[in-house]
Order: sequence, then C-alpha cells, then structure tokens
Amino acid sequence: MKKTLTTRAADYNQWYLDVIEAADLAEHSDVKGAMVIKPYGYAIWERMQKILDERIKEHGVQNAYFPLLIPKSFLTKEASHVEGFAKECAVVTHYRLKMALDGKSVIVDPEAKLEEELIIRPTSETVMYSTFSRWIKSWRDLPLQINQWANVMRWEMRTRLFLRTSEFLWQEGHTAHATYDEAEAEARWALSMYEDFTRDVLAMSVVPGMKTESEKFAGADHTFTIEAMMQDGKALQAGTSHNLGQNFAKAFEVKFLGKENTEEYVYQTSWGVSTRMIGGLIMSHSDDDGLVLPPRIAPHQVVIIPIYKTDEERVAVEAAAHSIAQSLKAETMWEEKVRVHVDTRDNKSFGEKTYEWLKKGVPVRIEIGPRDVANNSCMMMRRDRFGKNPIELGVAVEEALKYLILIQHDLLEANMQNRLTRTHHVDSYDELKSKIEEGGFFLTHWCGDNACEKKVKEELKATTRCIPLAQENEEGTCVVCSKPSQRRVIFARAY
RNA sequence: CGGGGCGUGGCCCAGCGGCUACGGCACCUGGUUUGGGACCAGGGCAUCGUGAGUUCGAGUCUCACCGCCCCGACCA
Repeated sequence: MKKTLTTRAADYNQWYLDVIEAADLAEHSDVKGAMVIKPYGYAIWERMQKILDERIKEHGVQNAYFPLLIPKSFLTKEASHVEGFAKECAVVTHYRLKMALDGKSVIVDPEAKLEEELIIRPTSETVMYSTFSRWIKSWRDLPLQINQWANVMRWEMRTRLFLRTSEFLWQEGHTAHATYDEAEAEARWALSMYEDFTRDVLAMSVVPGMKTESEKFAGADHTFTIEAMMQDGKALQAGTSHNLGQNFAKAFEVKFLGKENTEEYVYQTSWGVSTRMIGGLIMSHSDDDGLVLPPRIAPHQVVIIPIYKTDEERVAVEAAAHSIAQSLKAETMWEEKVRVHVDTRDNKSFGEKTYEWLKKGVPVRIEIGPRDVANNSCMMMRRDRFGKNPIELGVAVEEALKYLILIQHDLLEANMQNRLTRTHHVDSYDELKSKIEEGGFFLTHWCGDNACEKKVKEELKATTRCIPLAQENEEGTCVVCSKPSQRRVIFARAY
C-alpha cells in the first residue's frame, strides 16, 4: 500500500513544492527565476552526472568546456535557431561598472558599452560549432564527439523549481559526422542511452519518440524525445536528442575533406538532459510524506537509526548498527558500493531522525534499539511501503540488498502502470476533448498539419508530445480534420 | 505582459484606527528525555516591503512604487 496524493492541478503543484521543501532539495533564490539547489538536491544531481558521464564516455565522447558568453552574431547565423531562441536570452551590453555621483551606489558605466552585445548561452550549438569549424579538417577528424557539463540561461516568462528555471545545469553532447546515417545513428544512440538511464536508474518508464515539426528543436532536422508521465497524468519531456543535419554545418562552415578529396559539410547531432530530470524524478515517485527515491539514484540507500536510553545501551546499539553498516558498505550493487549512513546524532530524537530520512526519500531505513539487540534483530522499513519488518541481524545485510532491488523494481513497475493505464487510443475529437481533463497520454491519428496541432493546443491546452518510435503503420483519419493518417501521435497536457 | 493573492523577528503567522505589536517553529543557556516530529524553566532576536498622504494618533485607511507566490501566454 502506498499513500495516495491529490491530483487536482493546483494541489499537485503545491504538493510538488512541499516535497521539495520537506526533502530540503532546493529553494527560490533572491534572483528572479533562478533557484538555489541545496546540498541534498545537488547530491542527487551528482549521482545523475556520475552515471550519465560514465555512459557518455564509454561511447567515445570526450568532455570539454566552451564559453558562457556568445557573440550576438553567432546566434543569428542559423535562421530557425534565431527564431527559436532570440526572444528568451539574457544580453550583456556593458563590461564595467562605476560609482555613482552620490558615492553610494554603483551604476553601469555608459562609456563601457560593448561594440557587439554578448548573449548568455541558452545552449551552445553556435559557440561550439564555430570552434568545430577550426578543429575539423579531414575525414580522419570525424566523428568528433564532445560533451559539456554546464549551466545555461533561458529567460523564461514563468519558472518552476527544477522543471523550468531561468538558469539550469545540464549536459549537452555535440557531435559531427561524415554521413547523415552516422549522425542519425548517433542521435538514436543518445536517445536510447537516455531511455535506459531513466528506466534503469530513475525507475521512470518513458515513451521514446520523434517531435513534430512545430515542437522540434530550433535548427534541427528532426528531434527525438523521451516523454515521461507524472503521477497527475501530465507529460514531461525528460530528455532530447537532435539530428541537426547540415543546418549548422552550413551556417558555421564546418567542413571536412573527404576520402575522395572533396570538401563536404559535416552532419551533426546534439543531445542533452538537465536538472529538470530531478523535477521529473520527484513527480514520478513521491508521496504525501515526501520524496521517494529509487535506490540507484539515492545519495543514501540505507540509513540506520540507533535507538537508546542509557550510555550503556548506546554503546551496544551503535556497535550493532556500525557492524551492519560495515558489512553493507562492503557489498556492491549495480557496480557501485552500497551507500549506507548511520545516524549517530545525539541532538535529535529518534522520531525526528525517522521523519527526516522519510521525507528525504531514503529507500531503506533500519532501526536498532536495545530490544532488537537483545533479540538479535532489527526493524527494516521500505520507503515505498507501509510497515516495519523485524529482521534477524544475521540476514540483515542480505535482506537490505533484497529490499533495494525490490524497491528499484517496484517503483518502475508502479510508474509504468500509471503510464499504461492512463494511455488511451482515441479516435474522435469529442472523445479527446472529454478525456483530456483527467490527464494522460492520448494516442490519436494526426494528419501532420500544424493547423490541427494548433487547434488542439488552443482549445484543449494539449500539445503533441511525440510520434512514438515503436508503432506499426496503421490507416486512420486525423482526429481534428479527418484527413488520412498512417500513424498515431501522443497528445497530452504537459509541464 | 494580462488575471488573482500576499508582504509583520531566521521561518509560519495574529492584528482590522488607540497605550509596551500576539503566538508557534527555529535559535541560545540549564535540566529532564529518546521504540514514529520530546518536555520544563529562563533568554536573545522587529527600521511592520519602500515612499508619500489622510488623521490628535497608521502595522491597520488612501495612492504610488518595489518584491514574492498562484493561474495564463513562452519553453527542456
């Protein structure tokens, strides 16, 4: 049994903020639209970074770092990229401040105006590719596979902790290839890497698919996405990868000399996931008591809380606690050491510690008190279930490991069930209209015309999330205009 | 940028024209506690968002400004 949570939109939003606060993950900063990621929230980000970074490097991609500031002219080189990003960028216009006449305040020195304004990167295609054009000379330089861990800034009108902040942290991969097919394979590799990661590590079951023309990345040939479903039935784009074709190569003169001594433009990809993933993780698994973390991403997988009254009891109980911790720490799960913490703080009561780790989503909690030591046992709790389970000390390590696997599995199962039961095949506009309010993914036929997408967006506040990759061709008619269609698209309300 | 709501110790908030701005959480000191958010006693902490106005008197009424939150438009 798991506690239910409220699903009315307003309540769900509040619930989401409450979880973030209770788990001490992040808060609004004094800077408009920006968030402060607190140590525990950042620890989760570091876990994501570590695992993703390993997988990216395994694939042959190297990490590098490029400038934060982009000359304005760079952004204007690729026509559709300009349209997509120009309106939401922060601009640097001056390079110096000076004291005001009153001697107390500081003003922008009008003398220090930049000849060309600099844009704080909303994404790094342009700076990186202007550099790539110098790095790439021959077919032997390809493929070039570069990844950057960085912050980017998009001046969004409205922000939401983790899901949409003006500044966010991400990983952006950028590659250049000799052929279209190689680039296509790279973009699909990135997508499946993200899909594996969200499923196996974050216990989130996503739908991989292709974005429609109107929803694709500004400047891409086409865009792939993984779409996750939150517990309230709304969609969240959890990661994207783009086949950029030669669009940017032509804009930035990224050319190479081929085997036949002919000059050609490279084919490029870019792909990224951001701190938004943390938002998706929270909304996917948490309950009314706070955060629920899948063991593979949890900073602490097991927390042991000793219970005692006297110093004598404390010594015995903590010895037992540390003994379990030592044995657990020696174990390897998912190719990593098990992460165990013994909470020996003596200024917090037992109850306070229990609630703290509960709210922080620690998958397994173990309590050990004098009674347990006497019985040669302990109490073990799963974060995703109610109830305490008495476990013999001799098998505590074994059981804890079993719990971790079970929790990881069950969270994914629950998440997948939520997605599947709320995914509907819908064949009429009226049906879509009547069901859209309750949330979920709606697989409908769609003719491919932007006008039909627009109508749904304006009337039902739902957008096309993706054209799922795993589907057979199927004859049907567009749910909006009744023109013929060969495949289905997902409509949903989204974050 | 529109629509709604709100600014009072670090946090949550009471006050609804009148004397020294109420309380809880948190914090500090001492003691007792610890099997699901401890208790007692004492203590420290406030230019009531900013500015102007009305008034004998403003946290309270009026206006302007600033900031924050929620709902839209925009988006990963």
